[in-house]
Amino acid sequence: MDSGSGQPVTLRQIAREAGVSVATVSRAMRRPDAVSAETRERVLALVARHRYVPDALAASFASRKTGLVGLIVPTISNSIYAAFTEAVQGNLQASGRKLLIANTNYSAPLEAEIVHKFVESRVEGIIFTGVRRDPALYGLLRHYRIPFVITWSTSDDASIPAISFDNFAAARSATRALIAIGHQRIGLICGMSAVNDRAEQRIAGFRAGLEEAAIPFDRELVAERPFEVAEGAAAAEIMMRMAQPPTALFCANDIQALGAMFACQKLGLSIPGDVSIVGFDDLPMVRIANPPLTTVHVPAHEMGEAAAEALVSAADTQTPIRSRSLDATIVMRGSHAPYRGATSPFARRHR
Amino acid sequence: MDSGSGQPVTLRQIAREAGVSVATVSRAMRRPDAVSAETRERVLALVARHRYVPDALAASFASRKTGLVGLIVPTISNSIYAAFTEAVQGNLQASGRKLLIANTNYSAPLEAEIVHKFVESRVEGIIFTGVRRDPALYGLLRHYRIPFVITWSTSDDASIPAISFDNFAAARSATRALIAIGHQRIGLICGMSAVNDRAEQRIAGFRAGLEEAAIPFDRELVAERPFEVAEGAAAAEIMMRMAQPPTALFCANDIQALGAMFACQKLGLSIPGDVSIVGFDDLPMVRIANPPLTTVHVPAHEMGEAAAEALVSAADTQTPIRSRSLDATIVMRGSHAPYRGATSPFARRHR
DNA sequence: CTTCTTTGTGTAACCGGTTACATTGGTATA
DNA sequence: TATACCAATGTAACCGGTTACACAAAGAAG
Repeated sequence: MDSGSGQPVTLRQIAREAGVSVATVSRAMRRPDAVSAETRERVLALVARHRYVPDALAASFASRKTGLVGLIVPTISNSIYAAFTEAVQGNLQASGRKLLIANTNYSAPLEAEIVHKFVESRVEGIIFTGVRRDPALYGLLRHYRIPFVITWSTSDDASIPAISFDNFAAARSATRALIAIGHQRIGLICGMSAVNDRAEQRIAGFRAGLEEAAIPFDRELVAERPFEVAEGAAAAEIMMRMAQPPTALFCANDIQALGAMFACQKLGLSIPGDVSIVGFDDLPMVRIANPPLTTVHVPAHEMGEAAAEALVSAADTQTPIRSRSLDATIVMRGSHAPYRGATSPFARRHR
Repeated sequence: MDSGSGQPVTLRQIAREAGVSVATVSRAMRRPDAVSAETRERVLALVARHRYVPDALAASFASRKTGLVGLIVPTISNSIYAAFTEAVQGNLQASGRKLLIANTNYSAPLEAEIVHKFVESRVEGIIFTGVRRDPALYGLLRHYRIPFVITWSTSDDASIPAISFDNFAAARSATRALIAIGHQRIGLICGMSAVNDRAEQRIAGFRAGLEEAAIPFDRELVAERPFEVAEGAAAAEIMMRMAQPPTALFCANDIQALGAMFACQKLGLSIPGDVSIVGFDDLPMVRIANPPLTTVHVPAHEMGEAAAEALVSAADTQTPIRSRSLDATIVMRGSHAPYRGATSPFARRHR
């Protein structure tokens, strides 16, 4: 096994050795039936012998096509984004595109920097998470005619296409479900609305649900925290130790919901006997938990596929992307139950 | 806001408008103090006015430097790889490199294809997961003088540098810990050794631990399964329903360990009272679980940083990478306890 | 007042493919 | 037999930056 010969071989060298032109070598590799069988064999044999691997950079440069698509997610550590990312990746790979993935960690300046880098890389499309950002970024993309699509958040601006589900409606319907079975005092644990428009929309949906039922909104029962199991657990513990603890917890993501479940169980509260918990995302894990979590199913996979598809077809056909709304519906499992007492669960248990 | 002017501006156009040469524009952007303040301002003003974003492709092509590093992981859906990936990403970003991420889904042919694509893209380094693969791939990389480093698995071949921890030793020490507190009948739940050399090494470590204690290896107590919570749960349920169930479960990854915990609790078994469970990875989540999981802490973050750093310095200095071994030690939490009876836990409970 | 540096800028080759267009020879059609 | 067409291949411009080198002007040193 050689440990690195001089410089990598180039197209021209292969062409010279094969006694053909560079165009023929290029064709032999990219459109094999555009050359005669004889020539093709001779060229490909040389390609194999030299382990020639064409320089994709040069090819992209020459053809002015990068085949690159950029994806911006807050983090891949939350496995709901990991699943989404894999769906995008899979779809793009199938159409011969390459995916550039970047994480913002919920930082707007970092996101702006990433968009800039993507433009430098001449990506042929960008998939965003969430809709709220400096309009100048959208302007830059339009200037460079780079199609983009928003995910995880709807958009009321027709010039900003979104392939998503309705966070507001989904959160409201989860809240309604809790209210429908008698809960009046409901805690909300979610991400931080300041840096996360999905969290903002879900909070709004939650408030709307309360309002419909004329339940006053209590700021004490809302915990905005980073997406960590430990944060969900801490928030739940604080709420459940209140003098007037909630009888149900709506967690606007499953990671925190899991934390909340663990915390409640640690406090000796039974779920859903003492406290109902409803999550959001429907991670594979939560259906196995004890009890299986009632949660809002989010079409992460479908959304990723659809977004990739929309971008590819926009790049191919030069037509604008049409917004599309997907379903996010609550799936009833074992972590919710009708409200069953006048006293608070914590007080009841420690009476 | 304009919605896309004609073609993007080029360096030459900026140069013409500013009345300077292309070299000066290039310098004004890349090494600002190589030009006079006056010229710089004039050029940068034009850059801003035109929203000129240099073509990174052309730049890479011209300078023969891509600044690209490739990372190959089985999947990012397992959050231990997500954390690892983020560490790599962060470190690379800091050194001005860009990261190409690809998932193999534990498929060797797919991995070969990815490596080929990375070579086409002229990445300046590749980070692999695991060591076992077709040697021709390593040959190809050496041929193209692309440095690479193995992670998540040690290497006994000096020409294949590894920055990792010892899976075998870690699994053996976890097994020893269980044996030391009296367990003789220990189940193993892990990934599939056929496609995963880490799983293979962990199984070997487990067997070595048993052997030391002269405990016969029972094939029935080993479940090789995909990395899913549900799979861990199913495997645990099968084992715990045996006529002679194990008194302890060693799960070679935390995802399956969580599944196993859920399954055992569903069966009414208490952890660690009726069955001890030890995991592997130390996901953030498991320290919050009930009980907090005793598990092998894996230096995912440190490994990612170190691998990225090693690759960058190898690319910069043209020196080979030195293998490095990191620590993976068991962290004792609440899911293990001394063996406390002659009868099997399941039988005991249902007596 | 030379000569040597330093600073700022310009010129043009170059990176390695792709592809529009030209060319050639052979076969089918009128 | 003349014309049209097609298949196979070659020629060379081109993509948009980077950078080695050349060069001029100004300042420093002798």
